[in-house]
Amino acid sequence: MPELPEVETIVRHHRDALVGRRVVGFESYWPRTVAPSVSAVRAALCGARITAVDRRSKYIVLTLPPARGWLLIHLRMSGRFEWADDGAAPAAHGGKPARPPAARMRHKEHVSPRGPHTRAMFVLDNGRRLLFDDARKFGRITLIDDYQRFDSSLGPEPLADDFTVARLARALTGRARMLKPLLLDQTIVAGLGNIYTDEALHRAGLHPLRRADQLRGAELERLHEAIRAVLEEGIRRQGTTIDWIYPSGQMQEYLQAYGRTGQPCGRCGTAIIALRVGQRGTHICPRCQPAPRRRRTASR
DNA sequence: TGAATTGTTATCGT
DNA sequence: AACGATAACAATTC
Repeated sequence: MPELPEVETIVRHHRDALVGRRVVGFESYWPRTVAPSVSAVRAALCGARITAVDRRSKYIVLTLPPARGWLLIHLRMSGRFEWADDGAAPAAHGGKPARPPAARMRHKEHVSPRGPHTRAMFVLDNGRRLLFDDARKFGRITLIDDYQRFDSSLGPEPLADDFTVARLARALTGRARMLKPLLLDQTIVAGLGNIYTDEALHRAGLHPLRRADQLRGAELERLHEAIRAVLEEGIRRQGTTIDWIYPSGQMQEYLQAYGRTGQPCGRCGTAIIALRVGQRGTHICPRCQPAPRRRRTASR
């Protein structure tokens, strides 16, 4: 499940191979992946040079020449990029040392460039073909013509300089929501998903059921620091590998809370417990993250 | 068979 | 009316 660190890793990994290249073809093998339509995306892409590859929240953003727009790629659950012509090694991300090319590239296997889960293909002017694979078909490739509108629909980038304690405090004031769903809300802070939200709350020593507007100053500072720290570590470790989907990250070895039910908390040794918060699986240390004093009770 | 996963959207309640 | 909570939904795997 790519969150900010995974998407950032992918963007960094693919940027140099894409920026400056001209797109000469675009195909989709599952048109619902593509919006507003395959033909519209193809028309915008073909002949256009990719001028930038960036990340905003969990979106990969391809910047096209003026009037061509921007292509947003959201990986959702299982989306991934893969080069069709890179030899068969699917894990193209930085983690593992590359195999000696000769072993794999003897002669290009004479197989279809796409696999069973390939939903789209970008053809570049140097002949390389970038595949968008997505087993669960949740991913989206969306062409937009108004970047401002997209950008303003999202909260601040947590690793940007303008994400300050004051800005976080402002976003939380007057919010009676529980911390966890609030942090998952991309309009509050952009880029956190289930894993890094649990990690940030654990690091900050805050219970996911705490009301957002009832944090003390010191707690706000801890939350701010924790969000940035866990995301930075995630990027440093090139993301989290949970299953076959995202194969190169190392962060799963360093998670403190997410998925560690029953294992000892790294800070105090208490067993991590699982609970459900807002329909999401949630993992906490019951000692480091004390439950709120008074349970919020729905008035009736 | 049900649970889990993300983010958007719709809907209902306060 | 604004906000919050909830469910449905897209599809697949275990």
